[in-house]
Amino acid sequence: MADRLTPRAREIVTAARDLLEESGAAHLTMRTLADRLGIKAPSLYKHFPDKQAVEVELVALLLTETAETLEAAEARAPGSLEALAGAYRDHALAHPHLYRLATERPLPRAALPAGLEDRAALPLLRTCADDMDLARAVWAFAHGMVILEIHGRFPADADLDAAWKRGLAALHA
Amino acid sequence: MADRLTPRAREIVTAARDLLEESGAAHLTMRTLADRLGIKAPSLYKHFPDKQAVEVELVALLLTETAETLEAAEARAPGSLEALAGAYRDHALAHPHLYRLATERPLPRAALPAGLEDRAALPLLRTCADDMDLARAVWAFAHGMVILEIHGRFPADADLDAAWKRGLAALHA
DNA sequence: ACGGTGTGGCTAACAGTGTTAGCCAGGTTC
DNA sequence: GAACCTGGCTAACACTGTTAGCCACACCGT
Repeated sequence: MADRLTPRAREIVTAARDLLEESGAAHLTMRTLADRLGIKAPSLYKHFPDKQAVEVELVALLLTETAETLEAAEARAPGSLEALAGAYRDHALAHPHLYRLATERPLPRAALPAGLEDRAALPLLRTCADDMDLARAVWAFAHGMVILEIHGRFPADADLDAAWKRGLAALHA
Repeated sequence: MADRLTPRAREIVTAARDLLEESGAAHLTMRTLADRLGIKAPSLYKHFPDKQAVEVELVALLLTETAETLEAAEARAPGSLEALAGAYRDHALAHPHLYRLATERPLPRAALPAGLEDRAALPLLRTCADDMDLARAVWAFAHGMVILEIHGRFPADADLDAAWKRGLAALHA
């Protein structure tokens, strides 16, 4: 992650992330991004081949932070699925636009740092005692809860804490 | 649903659905849609105020079909969460582009036929014996499994049937 | 000191997007 | 027959990602 990008490229990714989190994916355009950096849109292509390449770096950012978040939660409360799930939920809801961008498309695996995807999955896998099927079910549940909440699909008065508890308790047993 | 739309508007929605399922959301543009109908893009605005209004009808379409699918599954095997989940999964995976379009944005509730959202939720709620928290957990799990599979987030060799079984068994108990 | 080269900006332009304004032919209705 | 609605059309606008080509500056080797 250190020398994946030139310093200037990293500045661009940072600006892209700020823009995304402030205004959503629809407002993240090459021109607004360039504006924020005080340059013109075509200049961005001196640092990235296309817009997708910038987005890939944002995906890598979310994946990295998710890994760090889960590792920290696991260190704090080893073996606790609830702690893991809570950390995942909190981080996702704190960065909904970034979470959507990283999640609502096929993973650009070829362009991602090697091992990053696995690293993000490891804490959950460990907490599930290497039961792959269980880990996938928990992952699907957590992602489903988060993304449905982000999109406001649950009724406004729904008790989502209760739904999380219910699901985790069932999957935990 | 009958007189929600003029006959011509319904033709347009049908063409939009075909286009979407064949080529994905990126290729569903006002111009390609008009092309398929043998007219020019601006003429579409005689029938819909904007592109979003067409998309709302596609969302309504998926919601209606989901309701029908779940109702049929429930009639075939009353009380079976597995049957319900299987029907949901099959329908979603048979129409991935439509499922994504209907799912990866806030629900346009105000523009949807009254009661449609509730109708689609009822079979699951009944099968969960009106346990709202459980129903929401199951919904999140099912949506998570489907959308992660659509986006190819699981490893290619993952045994998703097993993950579905594992999750449903846990939530069923 | 000087010429070459690479870095990172720029302007102008293109194709494609949703969308609006304004025109016009044809059928319906008083 | 006159008015009017329906549903097409062309031309155009603002915005998108992206390319081509130009140019200023810093660095580097002789």
